[in-house]
Amino acid sequence: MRVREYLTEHLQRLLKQHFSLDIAAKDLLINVTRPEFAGEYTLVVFPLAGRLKMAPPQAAEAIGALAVEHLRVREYNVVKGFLNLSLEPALWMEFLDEVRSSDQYGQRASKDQTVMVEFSSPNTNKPLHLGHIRNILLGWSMYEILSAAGYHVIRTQIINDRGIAICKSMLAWQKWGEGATPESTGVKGDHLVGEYYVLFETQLRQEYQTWQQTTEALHLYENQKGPDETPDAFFARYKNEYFNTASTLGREAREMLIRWEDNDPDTVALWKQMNQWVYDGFDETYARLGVEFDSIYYESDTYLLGKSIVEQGLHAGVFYRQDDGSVWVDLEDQGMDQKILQRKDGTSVYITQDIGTAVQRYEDHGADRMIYVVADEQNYHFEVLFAICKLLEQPFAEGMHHLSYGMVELPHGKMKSREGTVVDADDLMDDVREEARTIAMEKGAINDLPEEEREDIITKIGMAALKYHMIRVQPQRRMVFDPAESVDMQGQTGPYIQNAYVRIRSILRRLDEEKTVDTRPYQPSEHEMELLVHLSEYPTEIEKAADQYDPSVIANYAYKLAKLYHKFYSEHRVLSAESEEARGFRLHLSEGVANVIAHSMNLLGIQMPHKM
RNA sequence: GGCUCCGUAGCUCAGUUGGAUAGAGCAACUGACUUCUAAUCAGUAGGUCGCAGGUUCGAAUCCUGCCGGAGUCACCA
Repeated sequence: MRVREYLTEHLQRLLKQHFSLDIAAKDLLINVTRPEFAGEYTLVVFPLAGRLKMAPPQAAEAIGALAVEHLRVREYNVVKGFLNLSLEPALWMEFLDEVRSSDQYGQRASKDQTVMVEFSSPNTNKPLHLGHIRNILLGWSMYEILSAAGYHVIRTQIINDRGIAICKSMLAWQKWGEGATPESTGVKGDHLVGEYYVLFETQLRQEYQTWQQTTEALHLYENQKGPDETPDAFFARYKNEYFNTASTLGREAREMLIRWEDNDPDTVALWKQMNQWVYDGFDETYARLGVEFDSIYYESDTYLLGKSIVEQGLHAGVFYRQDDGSVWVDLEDQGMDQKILQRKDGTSVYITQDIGTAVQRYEDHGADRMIYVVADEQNYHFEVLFAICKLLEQPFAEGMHHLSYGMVELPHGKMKSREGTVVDADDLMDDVREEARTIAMEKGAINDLPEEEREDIITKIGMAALKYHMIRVQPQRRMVFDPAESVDMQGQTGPYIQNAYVRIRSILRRLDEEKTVDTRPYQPSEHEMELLVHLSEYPTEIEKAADQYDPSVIANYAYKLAKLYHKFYSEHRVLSAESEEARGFRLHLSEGVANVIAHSMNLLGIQMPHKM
């Protein structure tokens, strides 16, 4: 029983039969009735009044009378152009029975469509950080939400395992690592590799500073400085240039990259080993975050994929070759720029690899849609990518979507791994777990449990706090994260929602199995009704979250559900209700709420504890 | 400068395919645990929805212009 669908469908039929009015379902504006008015659902009649050739109140009256006569509507009232409908209690009982007896309420029928979601997509030269956490949580919950909405979803990532960055870590390890391994040092593999990346940058900075004192550097400054440019400003600007020209470390790193591209056995072996350390570390972090993938693409496998596409595009005349041999696409008539696709030496660039990877994925999985969870700094890149795929008339081009999200920043500004100002994913998870532990110990409710169970609960609470904090904000908003202020555990938070679930579990634990649950009709109070109506909205919210690619829809829905339950809990007794009917109804209502809380939070990757 | 995103209470955010008196949390203050878990609930206080016009029965929501912030406009990824 989907209450909203029942109303939509039957009101449509009513309008057609009695007024010969054809209204599409999406044009029938049905809202949840505001608490200050009687009724559960409200039909907004203003848009219909004109077509009915009646004033809005008269039209609402007419429809309301028909609804009471022909539909499962108990009564109605009209306020201006708003028609408030109260549905029959029996209909609500049917709904409640469904939602409390299944933990899959909200799951939509299969749409027979495959969607690929790409997320995480890390570099292999450093561990995952706060930014990845936002990315991963968004990607994961989109996977869950789209699955719930009836799609077949494939989770994937592209691992950026090649290029100059990983060579920096490799070179530093070779020069100064003295054979250190994760085993010998006890350092998690991705962290170990990250340490050498940072070490490289530190050494490079020193080398650069020493070089700035040389006469060669001073000459450069004198010759190339801008008007009024200080040496500091000039050398800050010149840094990349230095790395690519005068720097010894830069030259060594580039040489290593060349050896790698030439398949030099030693270099490849080192590369494989260090990457493996990183992957082992990532796997641990992914496991803690509760995520996994169905397919993984490695840039080292796909970076050459663009070649044949470039050929295709040249043949089709949508690309062109410049005199120096480089290949370009002109997107100026679409408001974009000219974009290089292949260097004059024949090597492919980032966007070409992305086209290649997309084609490969379509061949592998035949997905109708591909969703890229990538930060908003790459908005333009994806616009261009999608435009090119359309020009190439790729079958998947229309189904591509960039789930763009705002970067996570620290109070002082952006995180910079080179400068060591990143919030590490593992550290952050440790911190929130400790915070959860401190609070749990203070409250004392789980102190008597066996250690294993207690740790499990503490982890669930900490992760809920962290995940909810990250997901509750709409993706496109950028967010500031202050590591000094621990993640909240009170108010609109993950633990608050878990607490509502725990309260229900506690009631159900105390339920006397011998005693029957009364199912006779019961007229719910206003608050009980509000809770019931909100429960019934769950499938609609899933569809909304899926359509808008926005998990925060679910986060806000779950919060409101928990809030309504907490309020209900404080105003009503369940086990010792004033009547058997009330007791039965409230037990079922509580079960329904527990089911939907657990289901909706699971869509966000958040687990429910039974006690806290 | 072009394009994209953001601007709602002191802070963090909901609410936008145009609907009823713009809602939460945090922080502050006041109450409520012998009663199913107080990580809770109730209350007080806090708003020119960035600014100015326009569209209409109705605008935080749509349009135009402006102001402020972020990103991007690499033969980096």
